[in-house]
Amino acid sequence: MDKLTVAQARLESAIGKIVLLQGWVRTRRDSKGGFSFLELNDGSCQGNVQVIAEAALPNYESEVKKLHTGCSVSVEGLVKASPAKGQATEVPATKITVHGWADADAYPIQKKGATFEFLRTISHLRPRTNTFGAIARVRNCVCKSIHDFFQEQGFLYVHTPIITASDCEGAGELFKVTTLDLAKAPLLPSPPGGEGSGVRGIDFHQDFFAKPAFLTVSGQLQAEIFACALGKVYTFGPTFRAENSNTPRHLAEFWMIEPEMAFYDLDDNMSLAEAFIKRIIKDALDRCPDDMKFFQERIDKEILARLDGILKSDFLRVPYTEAIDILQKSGQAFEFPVKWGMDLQTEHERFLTETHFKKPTILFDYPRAIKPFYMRVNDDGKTVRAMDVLVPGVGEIIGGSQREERFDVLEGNMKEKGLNLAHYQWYLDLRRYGTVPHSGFGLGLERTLLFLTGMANIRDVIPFPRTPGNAEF
RNA sequence: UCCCCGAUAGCUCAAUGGUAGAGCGAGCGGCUGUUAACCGCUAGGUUCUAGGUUCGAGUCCUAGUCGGGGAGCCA
Repeated sequence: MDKLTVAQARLESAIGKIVLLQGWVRTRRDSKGGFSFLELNDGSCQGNVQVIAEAALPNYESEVKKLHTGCSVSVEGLVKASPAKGQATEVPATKITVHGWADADAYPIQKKGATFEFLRTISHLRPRTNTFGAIARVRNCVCKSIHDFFQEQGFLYVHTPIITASDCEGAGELFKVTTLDLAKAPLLPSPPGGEGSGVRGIDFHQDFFAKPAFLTVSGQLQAEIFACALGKVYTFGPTFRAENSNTPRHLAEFWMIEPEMAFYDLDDNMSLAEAFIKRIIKDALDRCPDDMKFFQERIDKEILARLDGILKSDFLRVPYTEAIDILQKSGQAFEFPVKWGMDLQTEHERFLTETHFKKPTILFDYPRAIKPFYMRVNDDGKTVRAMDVLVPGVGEIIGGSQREERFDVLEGNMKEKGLNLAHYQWYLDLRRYGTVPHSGFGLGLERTLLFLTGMANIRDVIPFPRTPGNAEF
């Protein structure tokens, strides 16, 4: 007897085998003939195996007829071709063992219509639904695809720290990491001048790391250290933002991929980003065809056409200045008027990629004033070698840049932005000793999944979403 | 954080200020291979919480909690 997954048992090649199947009952249908059909799922694929439970089974009346959604069972039987439509194989059971009941009155998941909002309140049970099973499998596929893509090209996977003492680049609010008892936090001595002359801050010298520490908002600066030693590297790990954002596109804890490459200029960076996105799409379509078909049929009727369109098109590369020109001449009534020097709003980005160009678009050479200190300054002195990759349906999916490799220019940028140079000497050392032109970008895993699956809310493409006011499960 | 909307049976939703309902799910019965099976019957409610207006509140008012959409921030 072979122990098969549901995915294996659904294949015609399984016909003739005596098998053991184990999983959860999705539905039971009683036939007019006095026997029952069980739909069995074990998470190995989107589809179920149809199990035939004859009345002759010793526990037919006592147990089988009481099975319903959520019960766990083992089934033994001979796989045969199914005479009816809907499945290639089916398994007439010779034995059915019930492992766990699921009280139908209390079990919250049923055959029909639950909203994603409701399922979010039962995150411990929602992986048992079609949609969340499909998301889990596609998410897994994307993660493998990311590693495959970089490993095949000789990138090194680098683990950058999750706890960091550098409030790098001011990329959003940080979560503080401390072992201090906040109710009894040690205070700094009163400043000179006596009582009331100043604020008595918390004395972080007495904290675990002897200084304020945070959860990382980006592994980029540390990735640069390794790129400037080993060539091509990437990070892939959790990232934290303490921003009070309540939107379908933001999480307090999410996963980010950040490649960083020595001797790559911005054009190389763009080419890599384009190939990377296409590879993820292609792998998802090739390796998860049933799940992708499910998203097409049940979640977003245009998802396959949109992904196919992205695979077939060359990404446009448009300078920021030209994009501003296009927006100003578009005749569109934007809520935020367009003028050179401003950061583009969501409405502008979506107009460009969805209405005007109708294809993935990479905008580059943004105004220096609205971008971080580490981006390479162009010869015009007004713009930097930044890039944003915009895709129809989602908007910005990648942000990246060529990094400033010239010591003097970088130091000047840091002073201009008011950074404390003492905290960044190690970063400046990368330019002080053997500096190289280099580039990189960041891609949010969950945003990628949104655009891949057509799901509308980022809280539904991560197993356990963390958002303001919610850290359940 | 700001603006708008919502909360009624296990789930999805109805209900002019006047007796709280339906579909699905569940239980029981029926039906000779079903595919979100089908047919009949039954059970199932602190209408989010706390106040208020009213003869009377699911419905109107105030505050709060939770959720959704949009904006900002960003990935």
